[in-house]
Amino acid sequence: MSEQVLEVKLDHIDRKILEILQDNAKTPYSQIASQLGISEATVHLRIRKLVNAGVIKRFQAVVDPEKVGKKVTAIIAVIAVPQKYGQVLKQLEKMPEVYEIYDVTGEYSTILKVRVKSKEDLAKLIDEIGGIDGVESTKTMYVLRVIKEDTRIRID
Amino acid sequence: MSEQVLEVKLDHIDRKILEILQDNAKTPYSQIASQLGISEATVHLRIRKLVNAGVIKRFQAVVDPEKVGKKVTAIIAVIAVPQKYGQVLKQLEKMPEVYEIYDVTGEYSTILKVRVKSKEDLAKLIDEIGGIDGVESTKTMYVLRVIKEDTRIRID
DNA sequence: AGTGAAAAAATATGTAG
DNA sequence: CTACATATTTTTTCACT
Repeated sequence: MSEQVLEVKLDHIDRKILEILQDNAKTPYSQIASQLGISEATVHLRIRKLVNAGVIKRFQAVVDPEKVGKKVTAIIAVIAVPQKYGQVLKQLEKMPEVYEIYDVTGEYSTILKVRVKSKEDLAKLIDEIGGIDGVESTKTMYVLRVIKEDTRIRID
Repeated sequence: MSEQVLEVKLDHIDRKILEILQDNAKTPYSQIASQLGISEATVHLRIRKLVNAGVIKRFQAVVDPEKVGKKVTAIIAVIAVPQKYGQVLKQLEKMPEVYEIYDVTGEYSTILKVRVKSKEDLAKLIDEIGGIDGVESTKTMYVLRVIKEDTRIRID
């Protein structure tokens, strides 16, 4: 039932392909091929293998949150009652405004990243989270500036 | 010099296209067209407009960090000396292991998301960050489990 | 595995309504 | 914005090494 992380052997070619496709998923195979000194067919085969192995989870258009009205980002640290932690996570997972949920060590139970339209919506969301049965306290860190936010995994 | 967030007017069609392309950037225009009841040429024009307006920042292969050896994720809360905060951010921004940097309200100056190969590399990274001139303290929250991590922005 | 060439599909362009 | 036709490019397959 749980996600198995199979060890995937990646050679230099695979790694380079991953770098290129993370920067631009629409790079023509012909260009990748000539850049790496292999044939287009091999590029095609390698990419299919990477997708099938789950190394590439999907191809995605990366959207600017601000441009679509998500003006507010916040990090919320949550402390939950240990006995109800599982159900708290289940509730949080269902909330569309909650994009990331990490179970972490330290004084907090979990760290969330949330995105909403406005400060008013953030206030409502914080109330909602605080109201979940099993949530003991929340600490909100409002994001004033995004200094860096890169979803591309470094391959090395 | 600063990033201008131009207000972009998006209608129902644009929003639907964004949803589809965030799920699968390789969806054929023909499929998008028939699904939305518009022509392929229009799909093409709309997507080009969205890219030019910066709503779509890029097309990216989404890679599973674990599958490429990034087994460890951590959230690090940093407190910096106010007078040196700018230069601290500049140093952090240069570090390849630091994927996200948020300037936040509250007791911490900034919140980081970092990814490394191993616990040993995390320890080294924490030392490195703690050693930056202007960093007063760091608090590391080791990620035990990723409950949710979605980079797709909800369009509504 | 990898290749080159052919076939199929998708994207991009242009004209006109 | 759409429809349609066409050109161009890209992806995919296949027989062979």
